[in-house]
Amino acid sequence: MRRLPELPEVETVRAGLAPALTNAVIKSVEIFDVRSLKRHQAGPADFVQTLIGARILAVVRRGKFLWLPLQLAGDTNPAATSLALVGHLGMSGQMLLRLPGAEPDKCNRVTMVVEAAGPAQLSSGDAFSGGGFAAGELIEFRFIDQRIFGSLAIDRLINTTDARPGGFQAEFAAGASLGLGDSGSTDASRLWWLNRLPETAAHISRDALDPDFDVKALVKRLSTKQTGIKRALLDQQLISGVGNIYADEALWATKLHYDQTAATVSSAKVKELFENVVNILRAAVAQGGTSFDDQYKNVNGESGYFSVSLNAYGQTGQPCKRCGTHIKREQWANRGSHFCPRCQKVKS
DNA sequence: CAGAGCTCCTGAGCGC
DNA sequence: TGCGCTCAGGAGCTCT
Repeated sequence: MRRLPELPEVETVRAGLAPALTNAVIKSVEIFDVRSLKRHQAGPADFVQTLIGARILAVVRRGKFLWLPLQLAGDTNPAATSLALVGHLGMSGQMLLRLPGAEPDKCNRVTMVVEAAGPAQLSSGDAFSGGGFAAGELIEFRFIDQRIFGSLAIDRLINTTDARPGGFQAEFAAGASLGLGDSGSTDASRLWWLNRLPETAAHISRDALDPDFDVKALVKRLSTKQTGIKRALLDQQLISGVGNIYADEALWATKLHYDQTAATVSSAKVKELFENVVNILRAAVAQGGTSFDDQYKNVNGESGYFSVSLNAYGQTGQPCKRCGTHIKREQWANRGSHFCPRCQKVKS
């Protein structure tokens, strides 16, 4: 089954891109469909012009948003410029790495050719190997998107309100605690982007796997929400990274009906729901990491996921793994909701 | 302001 | 074989 990109899929993409793209320099950009740049306000020409010659400093993620902090061509103070290439996969987006001359991909909307930094240009503090690419080797980064719900855009990075990392970047996830936050050090100035995030993603909550996620705040906010618990779970401003698939899975695991009013769910139950979200996302991320071999040169966001078993989503008519009742699918908010009619009932 | 609903989009899959 | 219909939903926007 083809998986829609939720947090684990986006994390798989991030982990695959990071070794190859970190410190790589953008050599050329080709736009095949301008609709994929709809979030870039300044237009396609500006998009291309800004990116040419820029160095990609990292590959960072919060929820389903990915961004690449940039050092523009000739810019000696990227901390002041503070721009990033922001990507969202929407419903059907993919980010693939190809060698130049590779077969064309269907629905290829944007291609960037980058020059790999290779291991030699990375400082000793970096965990990257260069992604298997030699310094100077050219790589094609392809943005594929059938339904064009996803997008690429250049956006300003702004400071996080809590001075904590703006998103997840494996190698620097514990950067601050490693002393990299020291303001005079070379590393600190290199990591100017660490505690920033794109303006267009600043309104979304930290994601469920973020160590700085505030569970107490979630419990408090849900306690007054008059909307269904699933709608709340999909609200990226309350908790980010969860989409329709993992929402159904987490609700099944917690025995909650999708339309149960959020405010009527007890604090204990909300905490249980959050723990289930975390466990399900972690398991999916782990599965995505199993096919690591292919990821350097074939980042496709689908690797490994076929092996993750689902208990609710897409299981219409199948027996519930707890009680044997047939899983039901109901039309809900322009989507489908899968649940066990016996285990998951609305409680008043 | 909060919450519900609408809209963007197109290939795959299916029925006739 | 070929045509036309239906389905999938993330997130931002627009209503009420």
